[in-house]
Amino acid sequence: MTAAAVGTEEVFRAIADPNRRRMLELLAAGDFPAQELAAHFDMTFAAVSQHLKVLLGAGLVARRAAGRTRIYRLTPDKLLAVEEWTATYRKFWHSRLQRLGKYLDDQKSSAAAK
Amino acid sequence: MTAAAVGTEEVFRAIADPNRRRMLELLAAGDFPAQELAAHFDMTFAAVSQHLKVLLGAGLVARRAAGRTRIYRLTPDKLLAVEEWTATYRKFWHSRLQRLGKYLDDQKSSAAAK
DNA sequence: CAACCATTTAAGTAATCACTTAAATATCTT
DNA sequence: AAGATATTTAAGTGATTACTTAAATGGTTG
Repeated sequence: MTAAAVGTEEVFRAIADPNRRRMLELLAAGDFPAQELAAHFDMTFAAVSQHLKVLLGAGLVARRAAGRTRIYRLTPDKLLAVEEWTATYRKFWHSRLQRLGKYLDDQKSSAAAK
Repeated sequence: MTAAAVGTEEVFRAIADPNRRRMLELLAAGDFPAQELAAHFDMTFAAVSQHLKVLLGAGLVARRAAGRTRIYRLTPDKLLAVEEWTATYRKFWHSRLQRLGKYLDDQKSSAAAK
């Protein structure tokens, strides 16, 4: 088990929700205060805060205080665990994707060995 | 939106459960009758059958009849959507992983363009 | 055909989830 | 200090989830 696999459970759970995935997507464009983030969703501020708490718990975002606002930042390193998980199945993907998949596997393992 | 992105919602949901991920892992080693698969889990046969139904609904496994037994087979193409989703975040991964990530991005996009 | 075997489906339950409103905490402004 | 602002936390609710046992379906074998 790699270091990245620790806490993987929470990561898979966190990304299972489409609203939370959208939050990560928004944060990929830059850091945001909770409020500004919340403006993109059709739910109460409290609900957004709760979703952010889940993402925080999974380690996918970080929070810093700036006065009374909290600024969220994407910290997606743990998504590497998901990518590694899917990589296990690459060898089963079809046709030209299969060739690409195998190639990427080889690249990754040689890079990891470095 | 790519073709693989259709039904992605169910895929993310399906893989959120650790027992279902384990089932996929077992099926990666080869096709299995439901019964044999169930032997690996500490739950009733019915519960395993229900999990398999979720995986079937997500398109991650296929089923074929062989007499009265049902043989399950891994059909993980839809996991490509998950891999593609994580790829969006690769550019944020750190240090030497970041360099690798960027490299893989480039490889993938040139291969996809082919 | 009758009993059996592999599996799915139905029905029910306890736990978890996504959400709401309301209260609590902390900072900023006047 | 008082009131406004930004956020989190608490408490409650309805929906969904993961499971159970029991009944239903359908192929197999004596």
